[in-house]
Amino acid sequence: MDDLTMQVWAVEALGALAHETRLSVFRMLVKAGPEGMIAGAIAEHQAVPPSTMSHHLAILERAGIVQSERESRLIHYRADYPAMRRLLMFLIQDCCQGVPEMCGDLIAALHCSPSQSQGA
Amino acid sequence: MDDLTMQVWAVEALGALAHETRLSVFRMLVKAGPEGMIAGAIAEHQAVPPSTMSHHLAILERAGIVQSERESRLIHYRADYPAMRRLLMFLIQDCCQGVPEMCGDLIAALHCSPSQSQGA
DNA sequence: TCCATATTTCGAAAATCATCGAATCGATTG
DNA sequence: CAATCGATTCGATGATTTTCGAAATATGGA
Repeated sequence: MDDLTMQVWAVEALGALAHETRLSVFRMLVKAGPEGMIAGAIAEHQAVPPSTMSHHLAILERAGIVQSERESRLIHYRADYPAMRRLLMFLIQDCCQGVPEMCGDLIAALHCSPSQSQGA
Repeated sequence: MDDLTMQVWAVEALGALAHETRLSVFRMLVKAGPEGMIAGAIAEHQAVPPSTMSHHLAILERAGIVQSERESRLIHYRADYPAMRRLLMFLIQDCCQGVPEMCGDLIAALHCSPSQSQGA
């Protein structure tokens, strides 16, 4: 994946997180762990109408930082940890290109685990 | 700074970066180092009209991730490294709250340098 | 003072985003 | 099959963002 493609994705991912409700939802999903949460529960916790929340969840999913899976009538949403790490990697590498003495050890740290695929 | 205030700021910072031109500008400023770049040069490099770029730079500055300083007729813009680290900190701590085994060592890594103030 | 330069602010048009009720879809149950 | 439940899609409205030329501001020099 070349730099430009990566940046285009980063813009979309950042945009998905750049919203009060959506950032709250993402944080909640991270805390919820691999189990994730059911759409209705997410909407209720955030006190947002289901249709509005569905819209926000779609944005997060399109940006590739959350995933959904249907289980009978319920739909589970969960944070995509590897994607989040890719985003952090992009931002940090970016940062360190110019100022390696500032956060140089972060790059190694982000390679901490080999779970590039969904580590559920 | 409590969590809610931090999140409100994070939303603004993420929103500032969630734009093709602005993310490019920020990356360019990071690479440019503490010297930063002059407004006109930024606009020219990105092939964007000065007034449009001025608007984007204002958004980045309001979000607190770039700083400006006037030097006679020129205005220097530079990336605010500590602010960027704070944003990364927020995102990573967020992430690790739920999944410490994924990127637990990142928190220590981000504390790598004590330059909480402007390290120009 | 008058002019040139660097940049910002203003203002208006176009585009995108956010919200949420109503209608629809998918799955389960009687 | 009809009813119900959980969730999404549609559609319309209002709000915000993006864009950029024209005008304004600030600085330095002749």
